[in-house]
Amino acid sequence: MDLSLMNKEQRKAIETTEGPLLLVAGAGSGKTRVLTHRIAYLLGEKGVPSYNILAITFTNKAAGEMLSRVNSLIEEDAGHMWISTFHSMCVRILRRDINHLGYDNSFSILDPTDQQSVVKGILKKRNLDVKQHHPRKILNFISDKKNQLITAEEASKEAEGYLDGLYSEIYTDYQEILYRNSSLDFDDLIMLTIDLFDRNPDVLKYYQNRFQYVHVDEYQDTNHAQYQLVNMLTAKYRNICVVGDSDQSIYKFRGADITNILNFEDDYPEAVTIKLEQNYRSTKTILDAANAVINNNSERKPKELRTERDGGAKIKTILADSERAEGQEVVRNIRDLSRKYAYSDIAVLYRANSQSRAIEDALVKSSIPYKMIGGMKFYQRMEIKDLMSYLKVIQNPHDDISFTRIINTPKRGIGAKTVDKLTAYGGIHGISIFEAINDADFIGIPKGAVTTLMSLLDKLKNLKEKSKYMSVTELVDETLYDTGYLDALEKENTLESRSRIENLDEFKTVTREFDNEREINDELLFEFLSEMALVSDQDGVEANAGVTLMTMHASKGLEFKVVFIVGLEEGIFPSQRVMYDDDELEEERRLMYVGITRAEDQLILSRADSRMIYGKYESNLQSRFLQEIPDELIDGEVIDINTPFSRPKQQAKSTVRQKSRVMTNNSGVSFKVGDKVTHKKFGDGIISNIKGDGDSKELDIVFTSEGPKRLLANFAPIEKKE
DNA sequence: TCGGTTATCATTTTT
DNA sequence: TGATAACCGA
Repeated sequence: MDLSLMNKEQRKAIETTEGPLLLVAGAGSGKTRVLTHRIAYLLGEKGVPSYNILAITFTNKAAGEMLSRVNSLIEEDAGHMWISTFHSMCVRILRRDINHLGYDNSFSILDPTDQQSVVKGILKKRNLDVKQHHPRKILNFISDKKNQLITAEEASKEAEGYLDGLYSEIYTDYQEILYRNSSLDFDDLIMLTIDLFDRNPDVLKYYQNRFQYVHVDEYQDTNHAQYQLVNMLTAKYRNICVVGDSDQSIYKFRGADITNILNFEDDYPEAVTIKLEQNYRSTKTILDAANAVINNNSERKPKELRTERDGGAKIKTILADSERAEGQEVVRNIRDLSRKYAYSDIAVLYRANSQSRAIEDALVKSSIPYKMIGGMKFYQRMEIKDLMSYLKVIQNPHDDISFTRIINTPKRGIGAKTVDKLTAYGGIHGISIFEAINDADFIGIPKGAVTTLMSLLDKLKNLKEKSKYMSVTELVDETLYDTGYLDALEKENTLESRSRIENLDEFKTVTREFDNEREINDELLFEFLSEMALVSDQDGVEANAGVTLMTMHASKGLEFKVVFIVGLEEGIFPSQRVMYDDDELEEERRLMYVGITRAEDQLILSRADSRMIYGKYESNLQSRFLQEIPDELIDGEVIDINTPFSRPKQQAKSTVRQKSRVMTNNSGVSFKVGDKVTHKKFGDGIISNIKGDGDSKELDIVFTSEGPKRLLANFAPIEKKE
């Protein structure tokens, strides 16, 4: 194999095939290239059989890309190699052997919406207020526990305090419901695989012997459960190669544990560590900015990216009046750039999906093609979820979660009362709703409803038969037709219903693609559903024309010639919630680092003086991350603000400034962001933000001794200093 | 049971 | 502001 184009470190990484290897791979350092070549080297030069190789990536897209790149490097067939995400790997393992744990092998996989409805159901049953106990919070709790490999039983035992105890009980209920529905959530996939290995050493041994060479990409984003799983798999041969960059760890909120990568050398004392610091992506200007920003993090191993692309265009900044103006300004710049670059070379990145609207609006008005990743996701649209629920019920009739979704969709006169009765009856007798319908006559369900239900049951049974010899696409057509779903939409004949029909058609391009790849067999539907449950939005990033809009999280692993980062304001990015927590702020800064390092040629940073949030205007100071970039890297006038909370210098655009200078009734004083104030109780502080107006006007004040507080401007006992 | 209206509440980030 | 849950009247 020709490794002459590799640098010294890369070559060493490829050739170090035995024993544990830690690859510290900075952004743009060609780690995918190294990984693919390493696998090809194992196959070609070392003669390792392809079935002995496992590579785990973060997204399906990354997996697909890696597979095709490996294939282009080697002659022989790499067909038996596993290159997949943690989750699809676990589905594959569990599908074979989960019956050892008492689950049905044809389990379904819950998506987040399904999880929510399960939790909501539990809350309702326990007469708990959804507003007091947010399902999302509870699901976070459950997910945290599962990532720590703590079972419901253990959680209940260890629980301290009321909330902990309650949530643990809900966790128990939740797990029971999932078990009864033979459903697993994302975290179960990992946790139960470990459980399977624990209880069945033979199964573990099989996979240990099979995967003698294990690779894990984005190792900094693994959580404890994933860490455990990898360690189990590699315990015998210890040929484990992990790749990661602690500076790009941005998923702590989801349980990612950065110490997994930081402690790798302790876990494997014989490990070889190789640092890839040569960047092949960005200009020096961009890298200097990235390095300058990330250097403000105290909790990091020193590392400095180098590039041979000297100089490059300076970083441009945009200061707009409002988020609307920001969108227009971004689009104006995109138009200018489009003389030199294709639209697909350009990306606009933001902190939160809600920021996309202003950009989208401006793009639509200029008829510039664009594609948005995330946001209102295709697979979360009602019609797609409905169809998926039908398919899930056809595949697994005991899936009550999906069945309750479609039992009255389209409307067929089955109301909440009927569903309640069926659920209650099913609960008592330990049977699913599907089975409970057979006894519908005896449980006080109106005759009309019984007839409808029986006919629905018939249709579903028929479809299940059909699923055994039909392609998924054909089955989708049959389902939409037989159940009257399509008919109902056609009758509605509104703009919306027509767009729903279009989306369903669009869905069929997905099924067609799936069908083309395989032969018809009676497991087809199951395979399809398993695969679908694990696709992410990132997987939808295609190389077709158009500007790409997405969050910085979604941008990890991608690169663009030109990158815009918008909304660089305190309270937006860094987000309000993390601004005063050092750890979280560092994670936020890493996110900025990820954003900056996506850019190859040109970086454009933008912010708005004031923007609409919850229907109110708010103005924020410029982001501290902007200030962390050295002035000499920035093109044009630099807005000089020395500390995050000092007062911005007057700009030429004074009309805008006025918006943030809100008058208050408080002794006739006007407060503005950056003002120093004294509070009777809290002492000295600085105003960091102003929200609302009139009586509900609020001041965010950071007090020297008390930290951040939010106070009502008209009523708080504060005085302006100086 | 259903459709329309009003009230209320919230924004990170996602395999 | 915009989504959605609760509510109400037919």
